[in-house]
Amino acid sequence: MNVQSETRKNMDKRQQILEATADLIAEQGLHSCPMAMVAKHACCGAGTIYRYFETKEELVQQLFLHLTEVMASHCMAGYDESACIKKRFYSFWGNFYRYMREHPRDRALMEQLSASPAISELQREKALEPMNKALTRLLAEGKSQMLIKDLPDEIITTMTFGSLTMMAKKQQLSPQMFPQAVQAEDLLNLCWDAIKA
Amino acid sequence: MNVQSETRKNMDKRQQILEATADLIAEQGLHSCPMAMVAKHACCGAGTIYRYFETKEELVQQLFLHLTEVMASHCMAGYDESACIKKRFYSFWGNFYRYMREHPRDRALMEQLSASPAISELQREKALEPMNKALTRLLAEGKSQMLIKDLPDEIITTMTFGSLTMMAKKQQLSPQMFPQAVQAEDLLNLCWDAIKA
DNA sequence: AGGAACAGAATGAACGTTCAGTCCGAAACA
DNA sequence: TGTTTCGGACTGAACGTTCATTCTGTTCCT
Repeated sequence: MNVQSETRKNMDKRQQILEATADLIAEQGLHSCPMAMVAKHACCGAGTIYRYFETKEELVQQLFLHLTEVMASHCMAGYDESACIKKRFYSFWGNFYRYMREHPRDRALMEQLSASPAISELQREKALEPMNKALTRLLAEGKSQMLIKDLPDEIITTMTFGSLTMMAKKQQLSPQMFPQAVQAEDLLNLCWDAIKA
Repeated sequence: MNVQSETRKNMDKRQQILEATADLIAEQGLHSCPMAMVAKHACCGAGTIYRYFETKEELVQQLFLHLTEVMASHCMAGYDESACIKKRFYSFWGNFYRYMREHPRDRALMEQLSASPAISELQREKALEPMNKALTRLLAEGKSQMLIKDLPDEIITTMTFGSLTMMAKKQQLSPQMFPQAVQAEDLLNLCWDAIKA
């Protein structure tokens, strides 16, 4: 038994199972993640998983829930509602981008779960609600101060989210295309130029 | 037998199978697309599929190949190498965005296949090569004319691709968030502001 | 001892793939 | 022309595999 597994022995069993599932889905996708293999990686029997999760679908949904909470807390870390518009924009989306780049497993996992029918569109939107709240305020202020283009929030948010997500993804999947890690600052400058009035 | 099936009867059988597979994967994802159901939708027996494709994996790869060819030809439609930088940028990415928005099935399919391990990273890059060629020329010219920020091509392309892809996706999955279809022009203005020097 | 937690073999459903047989139009023959 | 033979495209039931889930006996703790 290796060091990683030793560590896991001491963790809460439910957490072990979630971790194992996350690793496997991130690496191979949802469909190549049989319960027997989850059990093996979590160092438990297959039956044990069903003491913590009713079905595989519920396990995956719980995983998604946990993941979005972690991501949201990263995005909001050090977020200062009283800072200026541009500072807040850079803080929020910089946190988002760095989280995605520094946690490739979570990024891949998020991608897999987002494309999976096990997670409903409703669950996805619910998960992002708190983040959207902060962004809505930010954009409303920015528009009223004539700092940000007068376009629907959805467009501004979706474009920013899409470009940063894709940058993190490409760097993970084709690292040879990016000799060194692309700094958040450079990307945020592009995003800011895109949306500034 | 309905009209659609009537039409399909006359199509090349191989094409029927590809179409049926495309519909099913786009709607439900790769894993909820059993060969028996492909056969049903293609109006043939399960065995017949194997006269045209060695395995399900090959079927999926052929589908991906065909899809990327169609997409590339849409992107390059009416592309005039002698037009000015901005016009070419708007032409190429406008074509891309409109194709994605007007062909939701193909968009969903592309998303599913891009997240699937049945398609290798190599195949994905090969497929996009011709498009990247045109973009590389465009960006080199743009940078030398000081019209475009002096950043690596990969960054500019990935950011643009990511934001437009996400816009098309969000409009398809959450149409209620966008009361009317978002015009390509508006989005391209954002993209251009992002990358212009 | 008694009960809760656990492991892993057993179960049955779903899937990709195969193959023995059917069908149909064209060629060969009368 | 009418009849027979042939070849290969097609079918779908059957097979073996893989998986989620359940079952049963064991271990661990109090």
